[in-house]
Amino acid sequence: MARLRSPEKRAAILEAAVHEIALAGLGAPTSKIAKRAGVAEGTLFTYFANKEQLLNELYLELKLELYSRLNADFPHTASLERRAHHVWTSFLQWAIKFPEKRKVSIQLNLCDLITQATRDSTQEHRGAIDATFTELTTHGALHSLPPGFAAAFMSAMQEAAMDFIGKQPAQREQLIERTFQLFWRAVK
Amino acid sequence: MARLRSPEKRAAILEAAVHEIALAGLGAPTSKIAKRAGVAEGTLFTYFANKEQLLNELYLELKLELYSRLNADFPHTASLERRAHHVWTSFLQWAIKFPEKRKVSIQLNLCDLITQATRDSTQEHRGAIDATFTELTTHGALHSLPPGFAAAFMSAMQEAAMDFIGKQPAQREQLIERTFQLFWRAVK
Amino acid sequence: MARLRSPEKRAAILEAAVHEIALAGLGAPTSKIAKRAGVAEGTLFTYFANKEQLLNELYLELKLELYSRLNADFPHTASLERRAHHVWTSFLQWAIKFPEKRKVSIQLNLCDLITQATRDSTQEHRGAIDATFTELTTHGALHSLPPGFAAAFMSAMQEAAMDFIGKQPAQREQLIERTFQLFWRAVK
Amino acid sequence: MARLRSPEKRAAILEAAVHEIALAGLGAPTSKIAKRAGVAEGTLFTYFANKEQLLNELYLELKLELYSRLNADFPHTASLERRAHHVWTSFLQWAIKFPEKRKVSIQLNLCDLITQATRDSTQEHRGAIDATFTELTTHGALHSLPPGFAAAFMSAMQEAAMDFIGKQPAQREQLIERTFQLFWRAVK
DNA sequence: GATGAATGAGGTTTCATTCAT
DNA sequence: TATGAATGAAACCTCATTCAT
Repeated sequence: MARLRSPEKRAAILEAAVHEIALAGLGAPTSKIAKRAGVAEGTLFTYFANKEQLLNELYLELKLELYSRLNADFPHTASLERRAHHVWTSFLQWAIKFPEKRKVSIQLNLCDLITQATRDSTQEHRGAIDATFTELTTHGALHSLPPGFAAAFMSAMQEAAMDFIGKQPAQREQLIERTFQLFWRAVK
Repeated sequence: MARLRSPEKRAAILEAAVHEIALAGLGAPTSKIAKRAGVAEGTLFTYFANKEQLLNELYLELKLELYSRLNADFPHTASLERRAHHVWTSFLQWAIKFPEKRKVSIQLNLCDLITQATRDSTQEHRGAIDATFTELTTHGALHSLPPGFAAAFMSAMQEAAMDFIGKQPAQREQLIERTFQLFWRAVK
Repeated sequence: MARLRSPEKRAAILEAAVHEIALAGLGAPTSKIAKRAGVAEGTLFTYFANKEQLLNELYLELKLELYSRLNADFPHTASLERRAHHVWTSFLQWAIKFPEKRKVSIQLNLCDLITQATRDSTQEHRGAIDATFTELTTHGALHSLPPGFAAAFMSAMQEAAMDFIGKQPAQREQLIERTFQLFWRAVK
Repeated sequence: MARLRSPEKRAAILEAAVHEIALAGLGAPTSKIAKRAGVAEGTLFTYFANKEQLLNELYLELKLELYSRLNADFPHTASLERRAHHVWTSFLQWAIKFPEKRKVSIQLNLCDLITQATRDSTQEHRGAIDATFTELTTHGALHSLPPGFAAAFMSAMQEAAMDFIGKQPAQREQLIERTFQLFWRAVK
C-alpha cells in the first residue's frame, strides 16, 4: 500500500524503471524492473500499488528533479532574456546528461496512464520558471497567446534541438547557443 | 481465380489500427484491430506478416497521406515565406482534421519498431517540402545548422501549436497565423 | 474429394511432402507442402481430402516404392540366405539413396494418424518378401516366434545399421555386409 | 520467505507430459499438460522456460530413470553374457512396466528438439552399461565395428522385441529369454 | 478444376498482481 | 516487511480447411 519503509529501495525501483523503460518502452515488465532494482517482484508492489501508480510517481520524480535543477541557481534578478536562457540551457544540459530520463519523460508525457492530477501536481514546483514564461507571454511576440503556450513552445523547440545535439555532441555548447538565439528571435 | 486481396480490406485494417492505437497506444491488440476492421483475427495476418509490419506500413501510409496533401496544391513559384506558410498551414489543418492520425503518427515516430528503412523510404515523397526546408537552412537564421534541422524545428513548433489549437478550436485560423508568424520571425 | 485429375500434380505434392516433413516433422504445414509442389493451397485438398489422408497415402506410396524395388530383381530361386541378403541389401541401398524418404517413413510408422487399414493394405504388395520372412520364422532360431517377428527384427537391425552407415558412408558396402552377417548369425 | 519451487510440482508436470505426449505426440499442448498436472498454465513456465526446455528435461529424466534401474543391481563381476542379459532384461521390464515412458522416449530420441548437449549429458550416467557394450565391441562378432554400434544394435532389437511382447503379454518372460538368445547368437 | 483469401480455434508465452510463507 | 511461486487472462501468431471467384 505504497508505504515506504526504505527510501533507498523506492529510489532503486524508480531508477531501475528509468533504465528498463528507456530500453523497452512503457511495456517494460515490472518483474525486470524489480530484478534490476535488486528487490523481489512482490516487493515492488509494497512501494507502488500497481504499475500505473509506479509510472505516475516516476513522472513526478523526473519532473521534480528537473525543476529542482532549474530552480537551484535561477538568476531571479537577471533580465528576461537571461532567465529564458537559463531555462533553455539548464534543460538541455539535463537532457544531455541523462538521455534515458529524457526518453522516459517523453513517453510518460504522451501516454494516458498519467492522470491529470499527477500532471497538475507538478505545477507548484515550477517556481520561477512559470513566472518567466508568464512574463514572456504578456509582452513580446507571444502577447495574448494562451497561458502555457510559451512553455510548450520552448519545450517543443528544445526537443528538436536535443535530437540534433545528440547527433553532434562535439558542438554541443555551440548548438545550445544557436538554438536559443532562434528561440529568442521568435519570442522577443 | 480465387478472391483477390482487397485494397479496401487493407485500408479498413489500417484505419481500424489508427482508432485502436489512438485509444490504447501501440499496445492495442491485433484482435481488436481486426474486429473493428470487420475481419477475422487471422485475416489481419494475410495483409500484414506481423504486428511490427502493420505498424511500419501504417507509419508509411500516414506520412504519405500527409505529404500527398502538402504537395497537392503546393505553390512552387511563390516566395519562400509563402511556401513555408503553405507547409505550416497544410500540416496543421491535416492534424486538426484527423487528430487520431496525428496522435498515432507521433507514437510511431517515437517507438523503435519503425525500421530505418521504413523511415528512409518516406524521403522520396517529400517532394517540394524538402526543397523548401533546404532553402530555409541555407539562407536565414538557420544558416549552417545541420540539414534537417529546419524540418525538425518546424515540426516541433507545430506540435506545440496543435496542442493549443486543440484546446481552442474556435480561434483555429487565428492561431495558425499567429504561430506561423512566430516561426517565421525565428527563421527568416 | 480426392479425385486425381493430374497424376503429376499428385506426385508433386507427395514428393513435396517428403521434403517438408523431413525438414520439419509431421507438423509441416500443408501450405508449405503445396507451395513446394507448385500448386495452390486449396489444390492440395482436391487431391487429398485432408492432411491425415495425405499422410496415409504418403505412407502407402513410400512402402509400395520400397517393396517394388525389393521385388523387382528378387532372386526367387536362390537360397534362403541369398534371399534374405537381397532384402537386407536392397533396403539399405534404398535408405542410403533416399535418406529423406527413410526419415519420413520412420515418422509415419510411429505416429498414430496412419490407420490400421492403411497399414494392412501394404501387406498384399510384400510379395516374395513375406515368403522369405515366413520361411525364416519356421525353421531357424526364430522358430515358433510370432509371425512378423522376423520382419520386425530385420527392420530394427537395419535401422541401427543405417545410422552407422550414414556416419561412415565411405565404408558403405563393407558395413552392409558386416551387418548382414550379424543378422544371419542371429537367425540362421 | 516465499513458497519454494516444489520438486513435487515439477515431477507432476513431467509425469503429465508423459501421459499427454503418449496420447497425442510431441504436439501435445502445454495447456493440457499443465491441467493434467494440476497447475495453472502459467505455472508450467516457472518450472520450464519453454516447451523445448520441458522436452529436453523430460528426455533427461527418462534416460536417467532407466539408467538408474539398470545400474541399481548390475552384476559387475558376472560374465559378459550375464551382464548383457541384465541390460537386455532390465530394459524390457522397464519398457513393459511403463509403456508410455517408452513411447515418449522413442519420440524424443527421434525429434530434433533435443539438443546435442542434452544427449551428451546422459553419457556420464550410463556407468557399467557402457563398459559392457565396449567389451562386446572389442571381442566377438561386433569386432572392429564402430563404437556405439553394439548399443544401437541391442536397442534396435529390443524395440522389435517390445512390439511383440506388448502383443503377447502372457508369454512375456519366455519372449524376453528367446529374444535375448537371438541377440547373443548374433554378437557372441 | 484451380486458386488463394478468409476463417477462427488453438498453440505458446508473457505479465501484472496476489498470497502463502 | 519481504519474498517469489502461482495464477490465468490475454497477446501474437499459425494452420487446416472452406469457399467465392
